[in-house]
Amino acid sequence: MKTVLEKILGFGLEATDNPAFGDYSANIALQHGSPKKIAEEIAEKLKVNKDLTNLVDRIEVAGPGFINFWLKKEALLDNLSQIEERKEKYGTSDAGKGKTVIIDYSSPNIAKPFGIGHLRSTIIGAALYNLYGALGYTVVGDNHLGDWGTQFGKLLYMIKLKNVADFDIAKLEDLYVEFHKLAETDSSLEESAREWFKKLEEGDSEAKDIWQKCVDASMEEFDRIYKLLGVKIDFAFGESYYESEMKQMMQDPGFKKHLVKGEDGALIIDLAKEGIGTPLMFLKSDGATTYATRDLATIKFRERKWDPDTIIYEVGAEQSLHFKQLFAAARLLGLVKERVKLIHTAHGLYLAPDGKKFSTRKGKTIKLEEVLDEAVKRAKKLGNSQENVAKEVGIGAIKYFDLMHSVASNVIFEWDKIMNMEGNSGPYLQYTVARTNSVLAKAKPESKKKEGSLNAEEASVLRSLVRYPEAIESAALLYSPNLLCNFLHDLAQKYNSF
RNA sequence: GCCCCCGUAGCUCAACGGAUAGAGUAGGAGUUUCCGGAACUUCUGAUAGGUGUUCAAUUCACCUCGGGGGCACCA
Repeated sequence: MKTVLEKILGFGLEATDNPAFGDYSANIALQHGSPKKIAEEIAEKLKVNKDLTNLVDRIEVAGPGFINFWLKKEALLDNLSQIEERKEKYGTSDAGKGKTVIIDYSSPNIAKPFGIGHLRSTIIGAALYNLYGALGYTVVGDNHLGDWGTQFGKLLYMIKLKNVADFDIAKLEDLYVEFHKLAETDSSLEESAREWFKKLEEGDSEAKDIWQKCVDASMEEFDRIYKLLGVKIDFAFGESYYESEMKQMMQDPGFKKHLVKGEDGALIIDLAKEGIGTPLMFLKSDGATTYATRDLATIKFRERKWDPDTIIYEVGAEQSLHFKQLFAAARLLGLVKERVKLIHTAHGLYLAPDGKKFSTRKGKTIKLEEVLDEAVKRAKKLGNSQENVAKEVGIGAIKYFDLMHSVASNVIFEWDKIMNMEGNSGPYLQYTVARTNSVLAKAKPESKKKEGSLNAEEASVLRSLVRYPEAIESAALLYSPNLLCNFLHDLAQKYNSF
């Protein structure tokens, strides 16, 4: 509706948040001297525009010079008919037709349990995936698994040290934690871990075998979690996938010339000219790759395979510097076309109730599966005796809690907050949907309202519905699913009031 | 020390540079025989401090204070 009006008007509108100011409002007159007068002139001209008066029944100048528009009752009812026709397609569009967006999300680390820390990336990433899909973009979801790196050196070292033959993910976590405990008193361990990772990169068959077992054990757990969360990700090219890509890169002379020898013989990419003081570590002094090497190779691969317009990294804010370096290096090396937008969403973290970061190294991670189980248990306690209903409600509460926060802000993890089933929550929305469906099931078709006037509550719901497509669009384009949550909560309130 | 993010009601969170800063929760007062009371109505209550830019600042810039994250061989 907004875009239709804007097209007729030839200038931009904004949705009002106060019904006293109509449905849409224009502020163009405010940018000029004597705005009130100009607004009046514009309004007078608009009042005789037939295209406009078909949709709008009131145009008023208010305040310092806003031009406010009230939609016609017919336009609201018309929109309602459209919703009935298009059903779940309502709100979708082809605005992004022909454009490709890659979303890099979830990306848990192999050999570490799926922690609370991966919830935001998984949930927000999946939401962005759906949002961009709704706008007609070609969307590629890629789970950039942390399945490569020195962490495996650490595990390999421990597995060999303790001669462990069988392991599941819990055992791997124990070994990881134990490694760091030992490393506190013996600094040579870090060195040993790096050696083991080097071996892995060089294709040592024993190292590779153990690595594969770690991957298999972890994937089993991850799949279980994704199933619980109702999240599917198109691809899972983990970091290990980019081995050959990295080797190719290293042989490219155009690429090589940007590499500089750093301290102790490491190869770095100097980004000082790009305004970033910390250089990007490309190869460690022992010649092993780093996270950054693999991410650069990943960009190259994605560019070639999908030719994207945007790559969204749904990764936490603690990696802001890394992505700043990565994006700058990718531009410097010409790995992507000029037009490609590289976005790091930099979501806030789940913090412990004391306001501090959860630390994986000290083994303080909260396992996501425990959180989900607890959520289902609490939902059951509230009277959802059926297992599947309890899952919908409990896990829905967690997902909604995550999505409703603005992406940038930190989230304090407190059971009482996360599992609040009342007010602005997932269950509240679910309840409203159930109630609506129940009403619809009982409503007789012939009682459908065609003529007559709308009361305030009816108009309020209809006005809100008009804005649904706008809510989807802004949530996607601003990488902020919470805007859609805001909208849905507002709509649910209006509906319940009605 | 340097860089980034955050600071809004008692608490948890919203608000493309726009008008009277919205919700939830907690607390007070209510909801007629009907539709799903996990609901609804109503009252109380907030932009950390300062200086700028602007017709207009919670929003932008700079400074101070407070919290979080990060700063080349972890990812």
